[in-house]
Amino acid sequence: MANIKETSVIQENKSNAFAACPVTFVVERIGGYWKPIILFNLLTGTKRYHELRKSVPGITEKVLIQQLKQLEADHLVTRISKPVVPPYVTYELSSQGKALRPILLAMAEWAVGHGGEQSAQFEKQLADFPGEE
Amino acid sequence: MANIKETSVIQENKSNAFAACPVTFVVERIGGYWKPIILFNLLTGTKRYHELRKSVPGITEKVLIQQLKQLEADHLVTRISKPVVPPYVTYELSSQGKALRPILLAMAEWAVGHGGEQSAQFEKQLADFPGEE
DNA sequence: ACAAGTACTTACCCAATGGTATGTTCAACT
DNA sequence: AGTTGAACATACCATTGGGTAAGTACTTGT
Repeated sequence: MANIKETSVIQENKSNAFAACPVTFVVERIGGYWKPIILFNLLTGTKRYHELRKSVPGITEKVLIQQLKQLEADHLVTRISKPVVPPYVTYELSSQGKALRPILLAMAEWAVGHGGEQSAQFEKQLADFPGEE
Repeated sequence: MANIKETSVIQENKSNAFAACPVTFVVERIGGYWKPIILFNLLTGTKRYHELRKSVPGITEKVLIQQLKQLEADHLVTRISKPVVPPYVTYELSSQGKALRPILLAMAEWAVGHGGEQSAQFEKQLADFPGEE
């Protein structure tokens, strides 16, 4: 988990919700704006840092690294670093991470059905939805 | 959507990501800590305000109302108010909201498989997963 | 010497979400 | 008159998420 003040009321309230609900268990791990799209992009397979940065429009380096660290801490993503210079680092979904695919797929399916004017675009992406069937 | 400063850089960065990804389209609507658990609780059917408040441990009134307003604005939740006193208000999933069930179910399934010591508890809740099959 | 490539880190500040306390409305009840 | 019930609203503050700018490390190339 991220570095959060553990004694804050906000965290306590969230802990109460957390204990009760499988949905919240997942949201604690993949929630927020950027994690789902990062995970989605990693469904296509291993990516180097700069590949990932390019495939997630609008994300800053700081936030990308931050999110990747959190995903790694939760064992959803595996970071592999070669001992070379320039640095050579790749990120890939762990087995736990890959198991998230049905969630992301369900999301994409919902987007196709309810995306309004973007549905056609989403439908194309659904046809080529990355990762194993 | 919530009342957000529309010209901020944060929003602009998120807009860039938004245009590209069905997953992000969904996260824009059900993202954050509290929305998924609220939606999950509404899967069981129509609920009055105080019922909802009780079924989401740790949420403050302010946040609950705020989140419900956002969910209503995105047409995922329907709020029905009777013209009586004391006030009598119910919330239920719209058809769009009900269509989110597979996402929440996929989450619960993932939690069962990866919830560690809580998996047994989650499995019980999965067996009784609310809403239509 | 300087620039480039790669993958980060840190400091400071702003944006967004969430918490606490107080208040509103109106009818019914004590 | 004061209290209760139900569903909120508002003001102000706290916490968390995100952005910008500058920097780090080390090798290689110009």
